Amino acid sequence: FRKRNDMKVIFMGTPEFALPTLEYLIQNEDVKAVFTQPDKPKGRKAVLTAPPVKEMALMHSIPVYQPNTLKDDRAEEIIKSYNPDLLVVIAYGKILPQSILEIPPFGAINIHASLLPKLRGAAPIQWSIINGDKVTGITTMQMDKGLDTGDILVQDECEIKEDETSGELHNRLAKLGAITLMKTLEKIKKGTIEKVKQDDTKHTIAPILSKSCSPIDWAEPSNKVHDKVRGLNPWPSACTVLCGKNVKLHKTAIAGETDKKAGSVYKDGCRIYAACGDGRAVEILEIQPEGSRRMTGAEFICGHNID
RNA sequence: CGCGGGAUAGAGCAGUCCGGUAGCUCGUCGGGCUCAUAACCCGGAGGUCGGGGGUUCAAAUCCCUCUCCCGCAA
Repeated sequence: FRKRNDMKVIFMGTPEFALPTLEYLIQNEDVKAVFTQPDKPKGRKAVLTAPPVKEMALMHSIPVYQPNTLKDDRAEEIIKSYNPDLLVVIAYGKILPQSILEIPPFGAINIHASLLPKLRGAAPIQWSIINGDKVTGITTMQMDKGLDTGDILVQDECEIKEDETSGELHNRLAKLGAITLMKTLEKIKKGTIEKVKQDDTKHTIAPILSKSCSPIDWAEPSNKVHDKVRGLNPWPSACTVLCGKNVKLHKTAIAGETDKKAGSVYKDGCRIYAACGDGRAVEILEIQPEGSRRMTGAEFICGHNID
């Protein structure tokens, strides 16, 4: 009972972020095959785990391919064998060679979680928050061989909430991604799509995050500290040293002015604060000491001598 | 066999090295004080010290083992 204007799509994606989009495509287009990263060891036990996209594809009996590289003839042959109209790529984690981009008549469309040309790269959601942006969004683009440099097809804006974490924004943008793709496909089918070149002079980058991004610099102003804490939540988490232990800071709030030295930690009643570089403090709402569970600031105070 | 930290009252922790009455802060309950406070004072309840085995006159503590939690690394 396929609709007449279904497109034959090959989907490429890996993490949870790609799921709403994949789900949309499965329900509305003809997803012939899915490419995703190979299974990888996860967790302390290093259990081999399938990427979320693979799980969803298998549930719908869609063929799954997990090549280590796309830069050989095999991947190209597989893709050609499905004779696709379009490639849809979202958070796949591999570079697509030009030869593959050229296979489908409609080329490859990428869904990127920023308002390009801002925040090209692997971690646009986190960096939008770390940078203190008020607005971000989803961009669909016609992929070219550069990294997030293709022509812009459709953009949807998304407001970043005051205390929103990367995890929360991630979930909202994942859903928006499906909607923006939907708009894009409608326009392509109607032939009304417009391709807009990116203004390269305005581009910024959002490099992949790692644990080395975690330590907090208390000389920074309180709003930058707060943005960093929520931007690095849930991963890799902001961290600092407190009571001789490494601690992760999961949640903070910008508090009032203080005359304490930047970096000093003090309590007031059952609340705990850390002074920042601009003479203001952040309240520590959620903290996790090394080797221990996540807890509220009030809980942390109970067993630790602050002051 | 990747490395490491941890499990003690409702919560967060100390005590373990060196075996000998179960502690601290917070909460809770009762009372007091105050115009007032996430304040202060007095008093009480609440724990088979993660499970099992062993050593010992005696184990939270030493030995063996199991389960679960967390950090790092991938």
